[in-house]
Amino acid sequence: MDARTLCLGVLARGDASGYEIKKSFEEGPFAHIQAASFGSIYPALTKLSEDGLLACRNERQDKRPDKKVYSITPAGRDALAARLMKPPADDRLSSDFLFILFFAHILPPPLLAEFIDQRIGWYEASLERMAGCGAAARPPGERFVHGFGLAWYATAVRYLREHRDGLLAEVSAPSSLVAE
Amino acid sequence: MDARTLCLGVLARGDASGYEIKKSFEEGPFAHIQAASFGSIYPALTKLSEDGLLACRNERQDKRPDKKVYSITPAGRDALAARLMKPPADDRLSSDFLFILFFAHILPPPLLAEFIDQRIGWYEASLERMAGCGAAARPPGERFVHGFGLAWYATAVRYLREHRDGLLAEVSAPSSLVAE
DNA sequence: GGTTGCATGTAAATGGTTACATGATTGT
DNA sequence: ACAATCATGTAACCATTTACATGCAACC
Repeated sequence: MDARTLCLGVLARGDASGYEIKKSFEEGPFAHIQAASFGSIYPALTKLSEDGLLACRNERQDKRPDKKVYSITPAGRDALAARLMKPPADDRLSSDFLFILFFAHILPPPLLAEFIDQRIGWYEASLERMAGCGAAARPPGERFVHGFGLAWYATAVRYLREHRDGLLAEVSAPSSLVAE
Repeated sequence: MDARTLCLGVLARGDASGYEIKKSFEEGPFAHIQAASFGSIYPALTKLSEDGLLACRNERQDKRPDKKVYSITPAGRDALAARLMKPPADDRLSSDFLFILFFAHILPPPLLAEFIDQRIGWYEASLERMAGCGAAARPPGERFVHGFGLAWYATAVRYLREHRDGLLAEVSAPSSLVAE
Protein backbone atom coordinates (compact mmCIF):
# COMPACT_ATOMS: atom_id res chain seq x y z
CA MET A 1 0.00 0.00 0.00
CA ASP A 2 1.55 3.30 -1.01
CA ALA A 3 2.47 5.95 1.55
CA ARG A 4 -0.08 8.44 0.20
CA THR A 5 -3.05 6.15 0.84
CA LEU A 6 -1.66 5.25 4.25
CA CYS A 7 -1.50 8.93 5.24
CA LEU A 8 -4.99 9.60 3.93
CA GLY A 9 -6.26 6.70 6.01
CA VAL A 10 -4.68 7.91 9.23
CA LEU A 11 -5.96 11.43 8.65
CA ALA A 12 -9.47 10.18 7.95
CA ARG A 13 -9.58 9.27 11.65
CA GLY A 14 -8.51 12.74 12.78
CA ASP A 15 -5.98 15.51 12.25
CA ALA A 16 -2.32 14.72 12.81
CA SER A 17 1.23 15.83 12.10
CA GLY A 18 3.76 13.78 10.16
CA TYR A 19 5.39 12.75 13.40
CA GLU A 20 2.10 11.54 14.85
CA ILE A 21 1.30 9.61 11.68
CA LYS A 22 4.57 7.78 12.01
CA LYS A 23 3.71 6.86 15.59
CA SER A 24 0.41 5.33 14.53
CA PHE A 25 2.40 2.88 12.40
CA GLU A 26 4.81 2.11 15.21
CA GLU A 27 2.63 1.82 18.28
CA GLY A 28 -0.80 2.82 17.07
CA PRO A 29 -3.73 1.01 15.48
CA PHE A 30 -1.88 0.23 12.23
CA ALA A 31 1.27 -1.15 13.84
CA HIS A 32 0.54 -4.76 12.96
CA ILE A 33 -0.61 -4.32 9.37
CA GLN A 34 1.40 -1.63 7.65
CA ALA A 35 4.66 0.31 8.00
CA ALA A 36 5.92 3.71 6.91
CA SER A 37 9.06 5.76 7.51
CA PHE A 38 9.62 9.54 7.74
CA GLY A 39 11.26 9.45 4.35
CA SER A 40 8.02 8.26 2.78
CA ILE A 41 5.53 10.12 4.98
CA TYR A 42 6.79 13.69 4.65
CA PRO A 43 7.02 13.69 0.84
CA ALA A 44 3.59 12.02 0.67
CA LEU A 45 2.08 14.74 2.87
CA THR A 46 3.58 17.47 0.68
CA LYS A 47 2.27 15.86 -2.47
CA LEU A 48 -1.22 15.30 -1.05
CA SER A 49 -1.41 18.95 0.03
CA GLU A 50 -0.39 20.11 -3.44
CA ASP A 51 -3.15 17.96 -4.90
CA GLY A 52 -5.75 19.49 -2.59
CA LEU A 53 -6.43 16.25 -0.71
CA LEU A 54 -5.11 17.68 2.56
CA ALA A 55 -5.20 21.04 4.32
CA CYS A 56 -2.35 22.11 6.56
CA ARG A 57 -2.11 24.52 9.45
CA ASN A 58 0.83 25.52 11.61
CA GLU A 59 0.50 24.94 15.32
CA ARG A 60 2.78 26.67 17.80
CA GLN A 61 3.69 24.77 20.95
CA ASP A 62 5.27 25.70 24.25
CA LYS A 63 8.65 24.10 24.87
CA ARG A 64 8.26 22.01 21.77
CA PRO A 65 8.98 22.53 18.06
CA ASP A 66 6.15 23.79 15.89
CA LYS A 67 3.83 21.27 14.34
CA LYS A 68 2.31 21.07 10.90
CA VAL A 69 -1.11 19.61 11.47
CA TYR A 70 -2.82 18.10 8.46
CA SER A 71 -6.56 17.64 7.90
CA ILE A 72 -8.19 15.57 5.21
CA THR A 73 -10.37 17.51 2.74
CA PRO A 74 -13.61 16.26 1.12
CA ALA A 75 -11.59 15.58 -2.05
CA GLY A 76 -9.17 13.60 0.12
CA ARG A 77 -12.00 11.47 1.50
CA ASP A 78 -13.19 10.75 -2.03
CA ALA A 79 -9.70 9.74 -3.11
CA LEU A 80 -9.34 7.45 -0.10
CA ALA A 81 -12.73 5.81 -0.70
CA ALA A 82 -11.86 5.24 -4.37
CA ARG A 83 -8.57 3.62 -3.42
CA LEU A 84 -10.17 1.38 -0.79
CA MET A 85 -12.55 -0.07 -3.34
CA LYS A 86 -9.77 -1.58 -5.43
CA PRO A 87 -9.32 -5.32 -4.70
CA PRO A 88 -6.51 -5.70 -2.17
CA ALA A 89 -3.24 -7.52 -2.92
CA ASP A 90 -2.47 -10.79 -1.16
CA ASP A 91 -1.66 -10.67 2.54
CA ARG A 92 1.99 -11.28 3.19
CA LEU A 93 3.92 -12.13 6.26
CA SER A 94 7.46 -10.90 5.92
CA SER A 95 9.62 -12.71 8.45
CA ASP A 96 13.38 -12.78 8.40
CA PHE A 97 13.07 -14.69 11.65
CA LEU A 98 11.26 -17.65 10.07
CA PHE A 99 13.62 -17.62 7.11
CA ILE A 100 16.50 -17.99 9.53
CA LEU A 101 14.73 -20.73 11.51
CA PHE A 102 14.24 -22.62 8.27
CA PHE A 103 17.98 -23.24 8.43
CA ALA A 104 18.02 -23.97 12.15
CA HIS A 105 20.36 -26.93 11.63
CA ILE A 106 23.22 -24.72 10.42
CA LEU A 107 23.00 -22.26 13.34
CA PRO A 108 24.73 -22.63 16.71
CA PRO A 109 22.01 -23.91 19.09
CA PRO A 110 22.58 -21.17 21.72
CA LEU A 111 22.08 -18.46 19.07
CA LEU A 112 18.96 -20.26 17.88
CA ALA A 113 17.56 -20.30 21.41
CA GLU A 114 18.35 -16.61 21.80
CA PHE A 115 16.57 -15.72 18.56
CA ILE A 116 13.46 -17.68 19.53
CA ASP A 117 13.31 -16.27 23.06
CA GLN A 118 13.73 -12.75 21.80
CA ARG A 119 10.96 -13.25 19.28
CA ILE A 120 8.63 -14.65 21.93
CA GLY A 121 9.34 -11.53 23.99
CA TRP A 122 8.67 -9.28 21.04
CA TYR A 123 5.34 -10.97 20.25
CA GLU A 124 4.28 -10.81 23.89
CA ALA A 125 5.15 -7.14 24.13
CA SER A 126 3.17 -6.46 20.94
CA LEU A 127 0.24 -8.38 22.35
CA GLU A 128 0.25 -6.39 25.59
CA ARG A 129 0.54 -3.09 23.78
CA MET A 130 -2.44 -3.97 21.60
CA ALA A 131 -4.52 -5.39 24.43
CA GLY A 132 -4.09 -2.14 26.35
CA CYS A 133 -5.34 0.24 23.67
CA GLY A 134 -8.18 -1.86 22.36
CA ALA A 135 -11.41 -1.10 24.19
CA ALA A 136 -11.90 2.42 22.86
CA ALA A 137 -11.70 1.50 19.16
CA ARG A 138 -15.24 2.30 18.18
CA PRO A 139 -15.96 1.84 14.49
CA PRO A 140 -16.69 -1.83 13.72
CA GLY A 141 -13.91 -2.04 11.14
CA GLU A 142 -11.34 -0.92 13.67
CA ARG A 143 -12.49 -3.47 16.21
CA PHE A 144 -12.41 -6.20 13.58
CA VAL A 145 -8.82 -5.39 12.56
CA HIS A 146 -7.76 -5.03 16.17
CA GLY A 147 -9.18 -8.44 17.00
CA PHE A 148 -7.40 -9.95 14.02
CA GLY A 149 -4.11 -8.55 15.26
CA LEU A 150 -4.68 -9.97 18.74
CA ALA A 151 -5.54 -13.38 17.34
CA TRP A 152 -2.44 -13.43 15.18
CA TYR A 153 -0.04 -12.36 17.92
CA ALA A 154 -1.56 -14.83 20.37
CA THR A 155 -1.17 -17.65 17.84
CA ALA A 156 2.46 -16.75 17.26
CA VAL A 157 3.26 -16.71 20.99
CA ARG A 158 1.51 -20.01 21.55
CA TYR A 159 3.21 -21.72 18.62
CA LEU A 160 6.68 -20.50 19.54
CA ARG A 161 6.25 -21.48 23.19
CA GLU A 162 4.94 -24.93 22.34
CA HIS A 163 7.61 -25.82 19.78
CA ARG A 164 10.68 -24.05 21.11
CA ASP A 165 12.08 -26.89 23.17
CA GLY A 166 11.28 -29.52 20.58
CA LEU A 167 13.17 -27.69 17.87
CA LEU A 168 16.16 -27.11 20.11
CA ALA A 169 16.24 -30.80 21.06
CA GLU A 170 16.01 -31.97 17.46
CA VAL A 171 18.76 -29.65 16.33
CA SER A 172 21.08 -30.72 19.13
CA ALA A 173 20.42 -34.43 18.59
CA PRO A 174 20.38 -35.03 14.82
CA SER A 175 17.81 -37.50 13.49
CA SER A 176 20.60 -39.64 11.99
CA LEU A 177 21.61 -40.57 15.52
CA VAL A 178 18.04 -41.23 16.57
CA ALA A 179 17.47 -43.47 13.57
CA GLU A 180 20.43 -45.69 14.33
CA MET B 1 15.55 -9.92 3.48
CA ASP B 2 17.49 -9.14 0.32
CA ALA B 3 17.10 -11.20 -2.83
CA ARG B 4 20.68 -12.49 -2.73
CA THR B 5 20.27 -14.14 0.67
CA LEU B 6 16.92 -15.54 -0.37
CA CYS B 7 18.48 -17.20 -3.42
CA LEU B 8 21.37 -18.57 -1.38
CA GLY B 9 18.85 -20.05 1.03
CA VAL B 10 16.84 -21.79 -1.65
CA LEU B 11 19.98 -23.16 -3.29
CA ALA B 12 21.30 -24.45 0.04
CA ARG B 13 18.45 -26.97 -0.15
CA GLY B 14 19.40 -28.12 -3.64
CA ASP B 15 20.26 -26.96 -7.14
CA ALA B 16 17.69 -24.92 -9.02
CA SER B 17 17.13 -22.55 -11.91
CA GLY B 18 15.89 -18.98 -11.53
CA TYR B 19 12.47 -20.09 -12.60
CA GLU B 20 12.36 -22.84 -9.97
CA ILE B 21 13.54 -20.43 -7.28
CA LYS B 22 10.65 -18.14 -8.10
CA LYS B 23 8.23 -21.05 -7.75
CA SER B 24 9.50 -21.84 -4.28
CA PHE B 25 8.40 -18.36 -3.22
CA GLU B 26 5.02 -18.72 -4.87
CA GLU B 27 3.91 -22.23 -4.02
CA GLY B 28 6.89 -23.73 -2.28
CA PRO B 29 8.16 -23.85 1.28
CA PHE B 30 8.86 -20.09 1.47
CA ALA B 31 5.51 -18.96 0.11
CA HIS B 32 4.17 -17.71 3.43
CA ILE B 33 7.26 -15.90 4.70
CA GLN B 34 9.07 -14.17 1.86
CA ALA B 35 8.51 -13.02 -1.70
CA ALA B 36 10.70 -12.42 -4.73
CA SER B 37 10.10 -11.57 -8.38
CA PHE B 38 12.02 -12.44 -11.55
CA GLY B 39 13.33 -8.91 -11.69
CA SER B 40 15.10 -9.39 -8.38
CA ILE B 41 16.05 -13.06 -8.72
CA TYR B 42 17.87 -13.04 -12.05
CA PRO B 43 20.17 -10.09 -11.26
CA ALA B 44 20.86 -11.60 -7.81
CA LEU B 45 21.87 -14.91 -9.40
CA THR B 46 24.23 -13.15 -11.80
CA LYS B 47 25.83 -11.16 -9.01
CA LEU B 48 26.23 -14.19 -6.75
CA SER B 49 27.91 -16.14 -9.56
CA GLU B 50 30.34 -13.27 -10.20
CA ASP B 51 31.22 -13.29 -6.51
CA GLY B 52 31.93 -17.01 -6.57
CA LEU B 53 29.08 -17.90 -4.22
CA LEU B 54 27.28 -19.90 -6.91
CA ALA B 55 28.28 -22.20 -9.74
CA CYS B 56 26.20 -22.38 -12.89
CA ARG B 57 25.75 -25.06 -15.54
CA ASN B 58 23.63 -25.16 -18.64
CA GLU B 59 21.10 -27.93 -18.92
CA ARG B 60 19.54 -28.83 -22.24
CA GLN B 61 15.98 -30.10 -22.18
CA ASP B 62 13.73 -31.87 -24.65
CA LYS B 63 10.76 -29.84 -25.79
CA ARG B 64 11.60 -27.15 -23.25
CA PRO B 65 13.90 -24.12 -23.22
CA ASP B 66 17.37 -24.57 -21.82
CA LYS B 67 17.88 -24.12 -18.10
CA LYS B 68 20.63 -22.46 -16.14
CA VAL B 69 20.97 -24.57 -13.05
CA TYR B 70 22.75 -22.95 -10.12
CA SER B 71 24.58 -24.73 -7.27
CA ILE B 72 25.77 -23.15 -4.06
CA THR B 73 29.55 -23.23 -3.49
CA PRO B 74 31.32 -23.66 -0.13
CA ALA B 75 31.92 -19.89 -0.11
CA GLY B 76 28.20 -19.46 -0.71
CA ARG B 77 27.34 -21.62 2.29
CA ASP B 78 29.67 -19.55 4.44
CA ALA B 79 28.10 -16.31 3.25
CA LEU B 80 24.62 -17.67 3.96
CA ALA B 81 25.57 -18.86 7.44
CA ALA B 82 27.13 -15.47 8.23
CA ARG B 83 24.00 -13.68 7.10
CA LEU B 84 21.68 -15.97 9.09
CA MET B 85 23.52 -15.15 12.32
CA LYS B 86 22.59 -11.47 12.19
CA PRO B 87 19.61 -10.69 14.47
CA PRO B 88 16.47 -10.70 12.31
CA ALA B 89 14.31 -7.62 11.77
CA ASP B 90 10.80 -7.49 13.24
CA ASP B 91 8.15 -9.74 11.73
CA ARG B 92 5.66 -7.78 9.72
CA LEU B 93 2.28 -8.60 8.33
CA SER B 94 1.63 -6.50 5.29
CA SER B 95 -2.10 -6.52 4.63
CA ASP B 96 -3.88 -4.14 2.30
CA PHE B 97 -6.97 -6.18 3.09
CA LEU B 98 -6.94 -5.30 6.80
CA PHE B 99 -6.14 -1.67 6.03
CA ILE B 100 -9.26 -1.57 3.88
CA LEU B 101 -11.38 -3.33 6.51
CA PHE B 102 -10.26 -0.73 9.01
CA PHE B 103 -12.49 1.65 7.06
CA ALA B 104 -15.32 -0.84 6.64
CA HIS B 105 -17.91 1.82 7.44
CA ILE B 106 -17.09 3.83 4.32
CA LEU B 107 -17.33 0.86 1.94
CA PRO B 108 -20.51 -0.43 0.27
CA PRO B 109 -21.54 -3.50 2.34
CA PRO B 110 -21.77 -5.85 -0.69
CA LEU B 111 -18.20 -4.99 -1.68
CA LEU B 112 -17.09 -5.51 1.90
CA ALA B 113 -18.70 -8.97 1.94
CA GLU B 114 -17.04 -9.81 -1.36
CA PHE B 115 -13.60 -8.80 -0.08
CA ILE B 116 -13.98 -10.87 3.07
CA ASP B 117 -15.27 -13.94 1.27
CA GLN B 118 -12.50 -13.78 -1.27
CA ARG B 119 -9.92 -13.50 1.48
CA ILE B 120 -11.37 -16.48 3.31
CA GLY B 121 -11.10 -18.43 0.08
CA TRP B 122 -7.52 -17.32 -0.41
CA TYR B 123 -6.50 -18.31 3.11
CA GLU B 124 -8.21 -21.68 2.78
CA ALA B 125 -6.50 -22.37 -0.53
CA SER B 126 -3.15 -21.45 1.02
CA LEU B 127 -3.86 -23.74 3.93
CA GLU B 128 -4.68 -26.68 1.67
CA ARG B 129 -1.64 -26.12 -0.49
CA MET B 130 0.59 -26.12 2.58
CA ALA B 131 -1.10 -29.05 4.26
CA GLY B 132 -0.50 -31.12 1.11
CA CYS B 133 3.25 -30.62 0.82
CA GLY B 134 4.11 -30.79 4.48
CA ALA B 135 4.97 -34.35 5.50
CA ALA B 136 8.19 -34.66 3.53
CA ALA B 137 9.88 -31.56 4.99
CA ARG B 138 12.61 -33.28 6.93
CA PRO B 139 15.01 -30.88 8.63
CA PRO B 140 13.57 -29.73 11.96
CA GLY B 141 13.77 -26.05 11.02
CA GLU B 142 11.66 -26.64 7.94
CA ARG B 143 9.03 -28.51 9.92
CA PHE B 144 8.96 -25.72 12.51
CA VAL B 145 8.44 -23.01 9.90
CA HIS B 146 5.88 -25.11 8.08
CA GLY B 147 3.91 -25.60 11.28
CA PHE B 148 4.04 -21.89 11.99
CA GLY B 149 2.57 -21.18 8.57
CA LEU B 150 -0.23 -23.67 9.10
CA ALA B 151 -1.06 -22.19 12.50
CA TRP B 152 -1.15 -18.69 11.11
CA TYR B 153 -3.36 -19.51 8.12
CA ALA B 154 -5.72 -21.54 10.29
CA THR B 155 -6.05 -18.66 12.74
CA ALA B 156 -6.82 -16.25 9.91
CA VAL B 157 -9.51 -18.50 8.45
CA ARG B 158 -11.11 -19.07 11.85
CA TYR B 159 -11.12 -15.38 12.75
CA LEU B 160 -12.56 -14.25 9.44
CA ARG B 161 -15.27 -16.92 9.51
CA GLU B 162 -16.25 -16.13 13.08
CA HIS B 163 -16.43 -12.35 12.69
CA ARG B 164 -17.59 -11.93 9.13
CA ASP B 165 -21.33 -11.78 9.83
CA GLY B 166 -20.93 -9.61 12.90
CA LEU B 167 -18.98 -6.98 11.02
CA LEU B 168 -21.44 -6.95 8.15
CA ALA B 169 -24.35 -6.56 10.57
CA GLU B 170 -22.70 -3.72 12.46
CA VAL B 171 -21.82 -1.85 9.30
CA SER B 172 -25.34 -2.18 7.91
CA ALA B 173 -27.04 -1.17 11.19
CA PRO B 174 -25.02 1.75 12.63
CA SER B 175 -24.54 1.77 16.40
CA SER B 176 -26.30 5.15 16.61
CA LEU B 177 -29.57 3.41 15.68
CA VAL B 178 -28.95 0.56 18.10
CA ALA B 179 -28.27 3.00 20.92
CA GLU B 180 -31.59 4.82 20.51
C1' DG C 1 -6.80 -19.98 -31.90
C1' DG C 2 -6.01 -18.54 -27.13
C1' DT C 3 -4.13 -19.38 -22.75
C1' DT C 4 -1.05 -21.43 -19.56
C1' DG C 5 3.45 -23.25 -18.36
C1' DC C 6 8.24 -23.40 -19.20
C1' DA C 7 12.38 -20.39 -19.45
C1' DT C 8 15.60 -16.12 -19.31
C1' DG C 9 16.62 -11.67 -19.20
C1' DT C 10 16.72 -6.20 -19.46
C1' DA C 11 15.29 -1.38 -18.80
C1' DA C 12 12.67 2.13 -17.09
C1' DA C 13 10.21 3.84 -13.55
C1' DT C 14 8.81 3.81 -8.97
C1' DG C 15 9.32 4.13 -4.55
C1' DG C 16 11.24 3.47 -0.22
C1' DT C 17 15.01 3.25 3.27
C1' DT C 18 18.94 5.25 5.43
C1' DA C 19 21.55 8.72 6.76
C1' DC C 20 22.16 13.36 7.41
C1' DA C 21 21.01 18.05 9.20
C1' DT C 22 19.04 20.86 13.01
C1' DG C 23 17.63 22.01 17.65
C1' DA C 24 15.13 22.52 22.14
C1' DT C 25 13.66 19.99 26.26
C1' DT C 26 13.28 16.34 29.62
C1' DG C 27 14.79 12.58 32.10
C1' DT C 28 18.81 9.48 33.98
C1' DA D 1 26.77 14.40 30.29
C1' DC D 2 24.12 11.53 27.50
C1' DA D 3 20.17 9.60 25.61
C1' DA D 4 15.56 9.96 24.34
C1' DT D 5 11.40 12.46 22.78
C1' DC D 6 9.55 15.88 20.02
C1' DA D 7 9.62 17.76 15.29
C1' DT D 8 10.56 18.46 10.10
C1' DG D 9 12.73 17.72 6.11
C1' DT D 10 16.20 16.41 2.12
C1' DA D 11 19.19 13.62 -0.73
C1' DA D 12 21.68 9.79 -2.02
C1' DC D 13 21.31 5.28 -2.48
C1' DC D 14 19.21 0.94 -3.02
C1' DA D 15 15.98 -2.30 -4.51
C1' DT D 16 12.02 -3.93 -6.47
C1' DT D 17 8.23 -3.92 -9.40
C1' DT D 18 6.43 -3.69 -14.00
C1' DA D 19 6.63 -3.97 -18.55
C1' DC D 20 8.81 -5.48 -22.45
C1' DA D 21 11.12 -8.96 -25.49
C1' DT D 22 11.25 -13.83 -27.18
C1' DG D 23 9.68 -18.49 -28.21
C1' DC D 24 8.16 -23.35 -28.02
C1' DA D 25 4.90 -26.94 -26.26
C1' DA D 26 0.73 -28.51 -24.37
C1' DC D 27 -3.93 -28.19 -23.53
C1' DC D 28 -8.72 -26.70 -24.20
